[in-house]
Amino acid sequence: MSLAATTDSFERHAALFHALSDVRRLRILDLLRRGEQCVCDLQSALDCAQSLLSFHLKTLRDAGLVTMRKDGRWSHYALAPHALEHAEQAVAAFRSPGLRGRRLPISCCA
Amino acid sequence: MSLAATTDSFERHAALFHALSDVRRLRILDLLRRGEQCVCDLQSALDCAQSLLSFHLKTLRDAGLVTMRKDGRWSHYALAPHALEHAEQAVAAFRSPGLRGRRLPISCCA
DNA sequence: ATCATCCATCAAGGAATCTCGATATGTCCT
DNA sequence: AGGACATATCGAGATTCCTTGATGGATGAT
Repeated sequence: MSLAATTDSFERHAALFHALSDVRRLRILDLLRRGEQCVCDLQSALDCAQSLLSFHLKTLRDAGLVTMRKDGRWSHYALAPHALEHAEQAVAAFRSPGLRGRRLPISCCA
Repeated sequence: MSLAATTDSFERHAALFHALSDVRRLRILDLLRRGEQCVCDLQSALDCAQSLLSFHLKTLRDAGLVTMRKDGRWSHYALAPHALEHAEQAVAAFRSPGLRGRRLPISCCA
């Protein structure tokens, strides 16, 4: 069985990559690299409708990429501690195995 | 400027992650880990309509994740040599910088 | 030349996703 | 209590994406 083989893991990985597949969400993650930020900061940096930002933050939360901390009326978002390391491993799971083992064409119709 | 900061790079990264955000495409990449394969092999492994497979292969090609080699009436697909390494770097670009530098809350509204 | 095979592409329908405006919830201030 | 503010959620329209079935081009076999 390959590293990434179960149907479940394909679905989990696809969902993770989907969360990363939107420009606005990537901008949010990039802003969070500097540290925890509240929604109002993100909103002024992104210049977009408040409900839209909230939608994308929920998407990132559901994917496990960010965490939220409520403080009074403010919500603070931050990168989830190891989420991006996991995402890197998810990518790595699809790299071809090392040069050991057969790597040459195994086609039926060469 | 952050590692991942230009609008262009956000768009390129989002497009790359989008190509990885579909279960069928991940299964194709997983099959290709064993080496180059022709479309008929992929089709029997995936058990899906031929035009659908072709659509997903085109998506992977457009994202630079796979390469195609034509041989007579057959097309052979393989993982693009460094595509997944690039994808890993694309993920890494969004990790928070090291513990050096300010990482604590910098919110306006703490 | 004719026919079968492999594959890419097209058009159309359906499903998922994004975006916006409006509303709801909870918090702070007076 | 009442009002202002921060944020989440909902409904509807717009957009993008996936899926299917049909068509067409290229290749090889007879």
